[in-house]
Amino acid sequence: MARSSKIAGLFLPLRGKRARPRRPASIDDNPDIQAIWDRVGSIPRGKVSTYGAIARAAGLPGRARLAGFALRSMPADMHLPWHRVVGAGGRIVFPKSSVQHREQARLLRADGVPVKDGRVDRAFIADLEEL
DNA sequence: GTTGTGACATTAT
DNA sequence: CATAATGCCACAA
Repeated sequence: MARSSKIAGLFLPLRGKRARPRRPASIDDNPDIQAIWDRVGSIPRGKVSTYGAIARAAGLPGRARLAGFALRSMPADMHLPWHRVVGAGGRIVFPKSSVQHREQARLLRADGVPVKDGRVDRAFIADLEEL
């Protein structure tokens, strides 16, 4: 019937817009960012996690960079343990000369996590997947 | 619209 | 060990 082509149009009422959910106006309303912040807060003292693992645990596989963005844009008064997030393999991502690097290392050691040569031993990386 | 950048990860060489 | 190539995507310019 000639009807079918007309019906096909009914399945695309928004004409292809909104293939992906629209990004919220503010990061405070962004559920992805919220999920990441939430995961960061769940890292126990004495352990660390990685950007990729955090993203995965937040239901955002393959979006490690978003974890980085979430931390960078995290309000200071949120008091989340940002220092417990390291790069893949337990490596501190900040340049060794940077203040942030030193600060992260300091905070980690205060947590009882040894940092040698800008790195945390694998044994201290929390298994968020199984948590 | 496009382009460049980045608190990254993974895989390949 | 290092470097490159991709994938990823929010954001600023």
